[in-house]
Amino acid sequence: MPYVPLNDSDASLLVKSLIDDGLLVDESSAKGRLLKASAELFKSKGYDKTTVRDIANQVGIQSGSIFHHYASKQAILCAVMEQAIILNMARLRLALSLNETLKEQLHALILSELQAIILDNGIAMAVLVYEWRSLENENKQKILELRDEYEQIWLDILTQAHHQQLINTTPMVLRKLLTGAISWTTNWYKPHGELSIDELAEMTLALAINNNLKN
Amino acid sequence: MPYVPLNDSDASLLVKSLIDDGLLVDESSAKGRLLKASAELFKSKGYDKTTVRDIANQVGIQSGSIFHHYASKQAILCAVMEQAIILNMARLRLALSLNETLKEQLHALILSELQAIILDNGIAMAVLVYEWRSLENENKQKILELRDEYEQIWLDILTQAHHQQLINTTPMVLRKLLTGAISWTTNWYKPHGELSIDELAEMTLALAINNNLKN
Amino acid sequence: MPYVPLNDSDASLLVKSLIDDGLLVDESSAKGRLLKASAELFKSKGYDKTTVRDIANQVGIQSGSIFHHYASKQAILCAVMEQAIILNMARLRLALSLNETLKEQLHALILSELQAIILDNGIAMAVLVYEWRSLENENKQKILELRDEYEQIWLDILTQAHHQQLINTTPMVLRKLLTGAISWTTNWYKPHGELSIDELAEMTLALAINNNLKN
Amino acid sequence: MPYVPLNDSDASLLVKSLIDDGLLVDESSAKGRLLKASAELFKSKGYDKTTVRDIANQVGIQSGSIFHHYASKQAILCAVMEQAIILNMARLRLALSLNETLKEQLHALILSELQAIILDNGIAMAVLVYEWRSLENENKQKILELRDEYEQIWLDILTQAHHQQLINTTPMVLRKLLTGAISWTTNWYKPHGELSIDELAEMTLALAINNNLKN
DNA sequence: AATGAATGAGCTTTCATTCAT
DNA sequence: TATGAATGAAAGCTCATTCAT
Repeated sequence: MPYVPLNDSDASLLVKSLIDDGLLVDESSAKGRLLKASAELFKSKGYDKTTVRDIANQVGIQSGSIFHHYASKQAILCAVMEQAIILNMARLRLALSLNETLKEQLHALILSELQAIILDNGIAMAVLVYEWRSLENENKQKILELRDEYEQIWLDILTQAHHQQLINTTPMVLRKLLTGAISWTTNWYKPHGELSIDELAEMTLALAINNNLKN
Repeated sequence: MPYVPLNDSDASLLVKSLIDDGLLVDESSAKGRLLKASAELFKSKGYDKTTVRDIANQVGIQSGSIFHHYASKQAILCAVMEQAIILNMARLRLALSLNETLKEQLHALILSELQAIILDNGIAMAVLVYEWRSLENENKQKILELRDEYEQIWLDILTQAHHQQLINTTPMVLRKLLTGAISWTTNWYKPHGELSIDELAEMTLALAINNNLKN
Repeated sequence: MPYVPLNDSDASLLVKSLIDDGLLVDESSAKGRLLKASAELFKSKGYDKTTVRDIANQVGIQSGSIFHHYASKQAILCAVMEQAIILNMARLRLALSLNETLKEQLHALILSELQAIILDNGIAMAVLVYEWRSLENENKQKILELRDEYEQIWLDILTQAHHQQLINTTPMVLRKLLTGAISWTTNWYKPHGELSIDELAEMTLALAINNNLKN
Repeated sequence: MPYVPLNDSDASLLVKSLIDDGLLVDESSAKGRLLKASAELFKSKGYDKTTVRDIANQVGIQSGSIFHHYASKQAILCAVMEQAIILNMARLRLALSLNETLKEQLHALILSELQAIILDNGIAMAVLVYEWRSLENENKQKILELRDEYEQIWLDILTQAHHQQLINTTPMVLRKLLTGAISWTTNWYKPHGELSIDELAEMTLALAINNNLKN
């Protein structure tokens, strides 16, 4: 049974439904453009080195206007992270639903997360990973809860895979190692080079699973 | 042939010889204490959020005095990174020299890097990984050269391992995936918990190598 | 001859006639509610610390809408002060007209001003006293003229009282001392405590008049 | 027994001893000049309208340098008030000690407070009176304690005066009325006009005491 | 080397005011 | 009239860096 990928039209429909439910901000709205610009700057320069004026410039508004949409720079960071988790959690769940065997589901998780980190709309995911430290307490708590929910999806699949001896490593440890390996791609992987994201996903999957078995 | 670890007295001798060669700053010197304090603060709060006054407080001097040792805050970051690479490159080479088979040498690389990230004297290594973005151009170039030298050690071993079919993944890609997996441990691994660093190294090794073979 | 106080129905009729003459803004009109809310906020937080949004919130409109009623925040302050003087000048004159002897007239002035400072509809009076400094030039001039007119009422009575040796202090100086003593009550006097406003007025009167005489 | 005033050399010695005890900041020190400039600006423009840059300009330093001396603008206000109370409490006590009869002691209190409000080094006292609202909670508490101690000196004398029928008004109420009358002088009294501070003090005393009696 | 007062550019945030709808 | 997004000047404050001592 081959791996069934998430196609573009499914992904696009998913985004629309999340926007309709008020869970996701529309990228074409004022808030959406602000979040996108912020995510890009946070990723490229870092949260601390990104000034509110930088963001305003990028969006094409005055710095004071930013506070019409978000109460503080910190609130923008928080919103960027929240949006990233919400979108990617939904993508993860949809991708899982399209595949039946555990191996293909694991494949789906790895590919989805790689896409989330690497592709354009996934810049926010990189911010989530590398600006964790910049979150202040209350916001950290809020994002942590969403993140735990996200991680649980991974752990469920990995735990089943461990029971079926598809993987040999403790699920928790494997997840951590994969988190590092996958998120680090943001620092080296170039989307239009020799290696496709699909190939990268397969290589990563090959590391994770127990290749003594005939799967 | 079992893996031969680096023992404490070897490591200690190595540090002494590096200090004698003027490559490493003595931790007990003024500069050394300054670097250690800076590395700790850079790791826990981030480079941007660490103020020169924070560092001065930690060392027990006045903020103005710092600039008698280093020309700028950026120069401190650069020195921290440089020291981290120099020390760990030497540790890597020493660890490699104690082991003969490729599998054990790969084991040595993984364990060494994990120790560098996790153990006390390795705080600087985490800074190296996560504050890369904070380096300004000239300094980035300088550290990049050292880093390439460091990476070459890994690539040499991985390339040989690939030829021997000890690993299946492209050496370059495997190295990147391992870099991410190993450096991410700084965010979750607790040294005195249930999982020892040795066990973690073995788990990581198990992912890397081609376990179809009987090694 | 006992002191004749201003009763509520007289006061209420006075307000109505001032509104009819276009001198006073009706409290139930949009402008009136805006002025009342502003006066309360200016008194409790101070002019500078009161934002236009605070006022808008209190009135239940949007901040932009305020500028359809008044050209600027400063204009609101000015209007509050103007209304305060106009109302209290009228009250002063009415109270004076109800009493014949100088002593009772002085009593009337003191009680009226205390009421103006302490009672609910007199919040604006406190603003007049303590936000004088916040008035800009042109507005200050305008309010100053009204104020001089108000002060003249006091000075007339005090001058006559001085001629009759009812008071010993120079009228100008006594007026200043009384202004301070009376306006300061806004900072300590609690309307529903042990001391009634009437008693406070009598105590104040007792200080002012020459108690060597049998009045 | 005539009233014994505080002469300049006594006052000057008092200041010196307070500085030596670390209770008062020397006016010629950097902090002292900063406090003096701040007090003047706070009085003339109000706390809110005085910017940190205004203060810096007045002192002749850069705005950032202010925070080398005080942690915040609020801390400056607090220090100004604290210094005002400390100095004037000491002056009050010294002035009391120079006089024996209650009437002269009351005279001493009134004159001292008038001087504190009117004379050059007393600008801070006016700030204390009129910027109370600008103090934030913790600071307000701190200043309140000092202020209570100051007020107690007045209440002790007034209570004794009441027992001796030197005054007829409840001590608490009389004190409040006098506080208002005296502090308001800052808004009208010009030191070099026709009325001397001594005369003003005598007039104020005349209002306070029961002139039915032969004192 | 060390101090610590001073610098000054730059930060996030506030807020009276404007204006297209 | 009313809205509310946008403005833009100015606020309080931070902090790496300098420098006379």
